[in-house]
Amino acid sequence: MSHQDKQGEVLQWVERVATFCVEEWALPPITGRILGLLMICDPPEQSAGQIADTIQASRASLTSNMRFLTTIGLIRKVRVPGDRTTYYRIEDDAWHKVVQRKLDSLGAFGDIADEGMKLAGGGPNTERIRAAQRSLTWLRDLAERNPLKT
Amino acid sequence: MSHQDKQGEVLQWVERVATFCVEEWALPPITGRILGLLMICDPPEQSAGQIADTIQASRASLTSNMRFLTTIGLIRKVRVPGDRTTYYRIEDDAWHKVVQRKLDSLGAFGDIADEGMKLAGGGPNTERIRAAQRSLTWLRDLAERNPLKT
DNA sequence: TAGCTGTTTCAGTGCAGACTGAAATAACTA
DNA sequence: TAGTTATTTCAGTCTGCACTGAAACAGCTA
Repeated sequence: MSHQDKQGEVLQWVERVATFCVEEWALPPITGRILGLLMICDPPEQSAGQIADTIQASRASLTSNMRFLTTIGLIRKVRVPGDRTTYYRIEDDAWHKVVQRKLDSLGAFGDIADEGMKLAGGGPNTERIRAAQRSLTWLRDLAERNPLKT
Repeated sequence: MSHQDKQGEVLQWVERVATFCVEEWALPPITGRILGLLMICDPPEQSAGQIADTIQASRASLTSNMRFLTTIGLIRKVRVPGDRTTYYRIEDDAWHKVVQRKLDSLGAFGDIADEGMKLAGGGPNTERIRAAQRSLTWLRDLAERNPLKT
């Protein structure tokens, strides 16, 4: 297989990851492509310019996306002495962080549910809210009791 | 407390639920408001018109949103003989379905990861993909082994 | 049948926000 | 210091899509 073909397949895979990110995590397409590429690229460290060229996005877009991804802790900057280029690599626990963050937000619904039950008077009429709370906190509690071994 | 105040507090609560839906599940605002209202309203069955008036949305918007929510199985139509109005109520397991669906999609990432590891050659360079797969399937497997008792 | 009331369709509006190009800026070399 | 290359900023564009109003439609009553 030629290098071109290989690159094409990788890009196709990156696109699948991006689609997953867009549909399941509501991330912008380019953000998803960056994450996908950083998961499979060799070497794992890539500059904004390299990424921009590979996924066909503008450097300006890369700048804002890299800042965003760095801020939420999914990627990390890697600087090399004697090189003005900033490289980025995906954090080893990036996806774990994503999942964990989602779980935390599920738990946050518990407070809303409590308020709702107070408002509704606590009778059988609050069963709908109770059911929601059970479903949403079930996972969070389960995850808390069974942390992922690293 | 007056009826007006009560209604205001309920609407405020509905808005909190809606915000949660928008931020965590990427649903449109009105869709979130509908779900919030259907969780706390009395009686649990409401017509599209009633909902539209309560949350200040157009009936046209209600039509499309109700169809969407019915299609994905979060609400159900309730028809009463001798009444041309269609009523809707939230399914008891609505939120459980939402959570379950999200878990299934996490598992779907497993296939993408497998392909990625093949593409990357299976060496130590696939560790990033492996880590992602572990994090994403961890929850799904956990949930499968510990179903929510109803 | 006509009349009333609730629902659906559809063409169009408005807006948020992702994305870009070009200019400004910063970082390194010689 | 000037020269070169990478990055960042910013104003603006563009696109998708939630949402609406008005008209068409459907269901019930008398």
